[in-house]
Amino acid sequence: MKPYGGGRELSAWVRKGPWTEDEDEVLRRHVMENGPREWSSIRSKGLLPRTGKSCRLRWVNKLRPDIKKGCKFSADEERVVIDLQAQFGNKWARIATYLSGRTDNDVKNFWSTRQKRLARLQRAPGPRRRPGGASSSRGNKARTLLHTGGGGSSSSSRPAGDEQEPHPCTVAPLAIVLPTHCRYDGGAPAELGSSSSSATPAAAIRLLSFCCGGGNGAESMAASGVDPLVFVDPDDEEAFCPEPLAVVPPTPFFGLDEEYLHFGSAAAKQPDVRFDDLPPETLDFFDLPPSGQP
DNA sequence: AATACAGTCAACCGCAGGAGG
DNA sequence: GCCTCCTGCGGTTGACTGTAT
Repeated sequence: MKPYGGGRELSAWVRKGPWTEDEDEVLRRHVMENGPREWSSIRSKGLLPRTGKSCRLRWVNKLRPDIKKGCKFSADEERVVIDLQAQFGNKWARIATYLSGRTDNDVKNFWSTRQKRLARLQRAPGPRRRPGGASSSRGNKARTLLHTGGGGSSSSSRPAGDEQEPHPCTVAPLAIVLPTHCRYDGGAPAELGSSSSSATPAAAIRLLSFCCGGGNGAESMAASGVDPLVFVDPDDEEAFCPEPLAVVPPTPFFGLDEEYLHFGSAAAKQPDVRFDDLPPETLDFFDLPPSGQP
């Protein structure tokens, strides 16, 4: 291991960079014995050549047992973040308290990624997004959404093995209706099965799932094999959501306090979803203006 | 196949606030 | 009241990986 930060006297030496399994184990043991505190004593006792800050960060962001691992932000988690960010500003730690299993770092990373994406979309559609009209990548994107259990950020760096594991999240249905001018122009992802092949593109309904950390009732949905992302044929009376315009808040809603529950119910009373409220992923299904075309 | 781009994640840094002496 | 130490938070960066060209 190459020590960062140069070589001073031993007592001052602080290791930086990625944590090793051994270090994690030492840290876990410290927390088991002392609780999640006295971070600086870890170094002063010579347990680890890490700063207290580093130890705390490692515990909070990675080692805490209640953290969701390998689970993308679901569509609803995204919405919660977006709503709460509008309400609280960049108070990531506070926002994270509304999303069990998520850390402030998670929220922060999600938000910055989203901002980057939106900024790019505003700048220019870009040839990569629409390589000559209907992109064959749409199907891939949808499949990615399906696999990652929600409309959240598209997956990229997730190890392949994660998809095989039981989804750590719990799910409950959330209906979001895309505006009529949006378009789903691809064949249904293979996972969606043949039933969705006749879906009317302009009115494609996405039933997005969301992850409810620590929830209980929704867990059974996941266990019962409910698809986290389903395209529904509006002509199909059985599948079509009777009141599709409502963005239905789950109950309980990530253990939200009264304040947010009120906020959530207020949002539910507004049937029209603001464009900006939609997960950025949704933009993949929009027809982009022709101005960007050569 | 090579390359560029985009997304995700982990970790660092600086700053602010609170507690204790 | 001041100082120091510790903890927590927010911003930022870099490595890594997946995808599109």
